[in-house]
Amino acid sequence: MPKTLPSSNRDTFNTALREKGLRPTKQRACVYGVILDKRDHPTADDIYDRVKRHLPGTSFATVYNCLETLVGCDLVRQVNMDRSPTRYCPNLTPHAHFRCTQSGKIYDVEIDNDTLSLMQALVPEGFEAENLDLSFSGTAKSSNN
Amino acid sequence: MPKTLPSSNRDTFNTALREKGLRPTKQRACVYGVILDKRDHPTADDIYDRVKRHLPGTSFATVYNCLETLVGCDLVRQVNMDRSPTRYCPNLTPHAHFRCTQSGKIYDVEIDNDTLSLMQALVPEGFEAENLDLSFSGTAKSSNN
DNA sequence: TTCAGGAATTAGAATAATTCCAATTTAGCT
DNA sequence: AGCTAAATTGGAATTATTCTAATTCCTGAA
Repeated sequence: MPKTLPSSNRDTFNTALREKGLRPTKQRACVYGVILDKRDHPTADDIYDRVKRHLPGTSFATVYNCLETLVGCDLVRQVNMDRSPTRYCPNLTPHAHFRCTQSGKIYDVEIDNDTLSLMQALVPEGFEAENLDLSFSGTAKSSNN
Repeated sequence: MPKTLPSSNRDTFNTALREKGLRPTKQRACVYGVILDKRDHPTADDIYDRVKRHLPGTSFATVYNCLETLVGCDLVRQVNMDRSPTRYCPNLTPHAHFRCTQSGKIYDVEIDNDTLSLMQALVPEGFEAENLDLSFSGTAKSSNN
């Protein structure tokens, strides 16, 4: 049984894809769906497992293809921390990431506008930043889990 | 002919290793040397090529081992941007990185103390950050090359 | 409604960076 | 000099990801 996207997300999804002339396929919807469902910064591997429960025939290549498409349509963000596998995140607001080195969990950290502006101001004359990534690693008290 | 480290760096190097009970071998000195020599954020691959010119017998595994050791002794920093190969940097002051998506070059970007404090203050109660990474990507005007 | 053509998906092979492993060499102590 | 642990070596293994060629699926024109 293919996964159904909540209608508000479905609209966003359909619109974002159609704007780029891409097809809103069931695989793409499903990948997007599982990322929205459990916002735990899953890896492509995690996503593959979850998608298979809804669409058993899905291949790894398709998961990667879909993820690339969704990132290209600004529906999800890639999160890279050190050399660990890429993770995916449906939170599109400006935010940083904190990774607990003990549990491996990743937490979103809000960035206020003042700090964001100051960070952007670090970029020297003659450089045009399209992207900013801020990440922390350390330990999270167990009460945060 | 093994590479000779400038004496000021050689002291830092010897001290840092000895403090951890590690041996200041010629391979480690050479890896450190080539990173100090050309501060262009080389990859392990680049470093391997450069080290081979001084110590032809050196293996890839050794380069990786040495790099891990040097990072562990706080002599060099790892720079990870997106999924591209890890790069190494002898600049130990707090700084961010800017990657030009056109040339692939990486530039150091100074972080002033005020901005640094504000970024550190983003980390919520109950989280202890040991590490902070800030990176930008975008385009650099050719005059910066 | 059918069919053509491009888009998307598939399975599996290929790649690239990095790590592991077992054997050998080396450095620092006695 | 000789012992022992540490470091290095070459090559195999691993892991995440990308590529490829074949198949299937949509969509829109007839």
